[in-house]
Amino acid sequence: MGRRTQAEEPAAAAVRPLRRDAELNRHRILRAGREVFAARGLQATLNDVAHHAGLGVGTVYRKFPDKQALAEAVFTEELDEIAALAREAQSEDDGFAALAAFLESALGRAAHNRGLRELMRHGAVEGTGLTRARREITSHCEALVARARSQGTLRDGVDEADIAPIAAMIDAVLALPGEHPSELWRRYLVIILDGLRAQPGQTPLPDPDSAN
Amino acid sequence: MGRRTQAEEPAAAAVRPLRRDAELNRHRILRAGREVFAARGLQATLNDVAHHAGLGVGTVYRKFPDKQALAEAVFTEELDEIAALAREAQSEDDGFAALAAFLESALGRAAHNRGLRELMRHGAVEGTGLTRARREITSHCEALVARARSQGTLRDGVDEADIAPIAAMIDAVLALPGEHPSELWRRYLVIILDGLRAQPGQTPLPDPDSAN
DNA sequence: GCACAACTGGATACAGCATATCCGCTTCAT
DNA sequence: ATGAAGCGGATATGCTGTATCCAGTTGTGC
Repeated sequence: MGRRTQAEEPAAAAVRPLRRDAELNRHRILRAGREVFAARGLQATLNDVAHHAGLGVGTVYRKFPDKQALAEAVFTEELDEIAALAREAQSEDDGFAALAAFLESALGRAAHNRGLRELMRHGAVEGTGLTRARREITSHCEALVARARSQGTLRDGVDEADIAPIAAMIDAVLALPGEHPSELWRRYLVIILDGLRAQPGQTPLPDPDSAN
Repeated sequence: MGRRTQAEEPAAAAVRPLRRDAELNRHRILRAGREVFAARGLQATLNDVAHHAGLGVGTVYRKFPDKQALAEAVFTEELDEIAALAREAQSEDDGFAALAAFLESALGRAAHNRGLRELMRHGAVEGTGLTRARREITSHCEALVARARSQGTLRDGVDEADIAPIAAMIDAVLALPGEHPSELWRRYLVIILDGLRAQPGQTPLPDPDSAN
């Protein structure tokens, strides 16, 4: 495969600017994708998206070859927004509070976004943009955990790797039957955070990979 | 011909005793159902079960009209076993310890049983036997929570209705990608239990149905 | 205002999958 | 021995999501 700079295209496709209406439709699709994936989850059909956008299926398939492609575009945006929440949370002085604030805000997003939760769960949709955003979030998490630990407010043995399972647990509450959006998850986040706080005379945490 | 295992049916279809081989196959199917549902979850096919039992599909469909029926039979047994675990846990003197012991043992079961977890999650398969067993478990939970509360070791505001979400949360850890069976869930159960224990100066728990 | 390329819509072909049936053959019980 | 009970598993059926195709429409440059 020959490496080709950009502008000139002998065989490859030139990046011709979209016609104005086509560009508009692209936005419509993206927005519809956000809404539909948020409401119905990743298993929503591109047909669903098209209908929601008020467009034909063909139009959607023209812009995004398959669901994967659309999902990648949509969720890259959303993950970036969550990374921004993490950045904001850093401004909190108390390390534990910062971590708590991040979890609250990020999970607050997830609460209204079923697709995002499914993405968190299965890590499906391995797009380039996604892994980048994901990595960014991970590094913020590391920083938050490290700071809380250095301030001694985090329970001994708690680790950056605990964040994902915690998110998964809250996700499970969100996924519980019952009409949405419910705020029940906050209750359990409080419980978990209290279990995460350093306390005198705490039981040591079981090793992540103990073979009991 | 005097052999009559159970009461004779007057009006309805007489429950003719199964031929010996048929009875044996019935057991095989039940056992295969347990194993297959545990390993592959509720979405396993009756064809899967049949194959696992070393029988033809037709045989399975003869004994159980559909997946629902088999699942009901299988999981009624399993839920009864969990009810038994709850009963055992009651023997623990300390109320909080009893509750903790129940959660540990019951979730230990779930850890190796994907079908059971899916059942817990969606409450699907509404069979008569199931709702009975479920009710039994619920009432044990109520007793366990009540006792812990009366001994003052349970955090203020914690309630029998919290058990299901807690189970759901641990379930989420169990469902996390990674090779199974993992014992990671124990780590988070410890965290949650510590958040559930009464502690001086604890934040009050958010109301289950606060509309924040 | 024309002509043509770009774009659109949505009916529909396609593929994969779980469910459940059917019926010729085998095995049990008497 | 014989007929009823039971068995096997290929296969019909129906459903769902994916993606294509092309006749018709619309935007754009001349």
